[in-house]
Amino acid sequence: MARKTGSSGEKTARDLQIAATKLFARHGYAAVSMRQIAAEVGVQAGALYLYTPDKQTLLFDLMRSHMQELLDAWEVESGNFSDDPKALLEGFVRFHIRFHLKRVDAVFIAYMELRNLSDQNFSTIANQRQAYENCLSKILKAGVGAGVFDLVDLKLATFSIIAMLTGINTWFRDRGRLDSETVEHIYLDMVMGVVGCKSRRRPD
Amino acid sequence: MARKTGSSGEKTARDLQIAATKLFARHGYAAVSMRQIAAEVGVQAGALYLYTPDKQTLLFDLMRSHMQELLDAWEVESGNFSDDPKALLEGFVRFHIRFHLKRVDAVFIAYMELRNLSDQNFSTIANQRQAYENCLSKILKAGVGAGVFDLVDLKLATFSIIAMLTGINTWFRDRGRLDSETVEHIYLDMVMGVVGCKSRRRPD
DNA sequence: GTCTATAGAAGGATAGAC
DNA sequence: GTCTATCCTTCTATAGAC
Repeated sequence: MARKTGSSGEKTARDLQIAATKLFARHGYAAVSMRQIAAEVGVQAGALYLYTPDKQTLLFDLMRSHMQELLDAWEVESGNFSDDPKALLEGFVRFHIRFHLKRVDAVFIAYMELRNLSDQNFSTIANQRQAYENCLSKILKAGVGAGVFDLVDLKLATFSIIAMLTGINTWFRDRGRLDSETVEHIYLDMVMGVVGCKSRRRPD
Repeated sequence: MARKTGSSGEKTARDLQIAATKLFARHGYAAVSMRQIAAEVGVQAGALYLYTPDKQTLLFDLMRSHMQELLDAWEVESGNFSDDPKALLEGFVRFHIRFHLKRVDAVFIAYMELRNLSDQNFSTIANQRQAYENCLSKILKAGVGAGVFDLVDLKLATFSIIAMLTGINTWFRDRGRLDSETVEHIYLDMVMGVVGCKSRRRPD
């Protein structure tokens, strides 16, 4: 039987992740103090150092685990689709929107706090980010090869699509004008336009 | 005749703008100290307060003047085009890319430091930003009205296009694989795809 | 596992000499 | 217009009691 002599360490560790994610996203890494985080967790500042060696590592761990979850989730999700590039791209777009809208704070941090990482930590995150971009590039490349996509530049199309999809996070609000499903549909249409695969006009 | 008793105030004022822009972009507003800025300018920290009442106002002035220059520049530039929505959109895309690539640091700040503005300052910048988005929305609306653009949602298309164009700033490097003119061409192609006006495929 | 207390450094901003 | 000096606050991180 597990030892539980009054300790609440695991819960505190979880609470720390949650509090730090929320506060870093809201105010920025540099603007948030360990005391603020501690107050949000409900402990004193000193107690945080049982769970992280320092503030920098706290940020890094948040970003790395977020990116890893993203990569793992797509790894699983992509298994649901056939090899058809169009189906894969649709799957990717819907997956990206849904995943990112579910983790607004972590996504925000992953995009905004890169410059606050130490050099070594930065390159780890940059590699994960590139791995994710490669997932999309692979799909686009296959589509161009199969003649169903029409693209001038593979790399720039990758950047464009990820930028426009991730941009959703800056304006989307639950209970807003559009629900998530509608947003997916509209963006899918625009992405298909980017890759030269828009079949709406002159449908014959 | 102007009084110039050994004063270098105007130059220092300019240097302060430049130094703050560079350092805020590089490390983030919250992470940069007034002492660092002063060192970059080449004066002592106290001297900065001759040019700004406080750090917050320094940030706000940078952002506001950047956004105002953007709006003014498009006001001028847009006069160069006829009423043809396609020509206007091409003009906007090329203008946006060129303007933003010329001011990487100021653009970065305008996108990253919104959360470090006081409430009142934030709403000023938010209004300027919306004014800029409206410039694009107007073009898209005219194009839809004229039947040359095919869009599911005007607002989301506006967000998408601005997000993908501004994303260029995160990867573009002078002397990189592509020059600015080529980038403009490639993005123009993708934007035309987004608005359902891509005439490359099945060109008949 | 958490607290209190604190060391030691750095921050924004001001006062007064020059 | 700028400098030096400094006030006062806040920060990260650690030490030791419980």
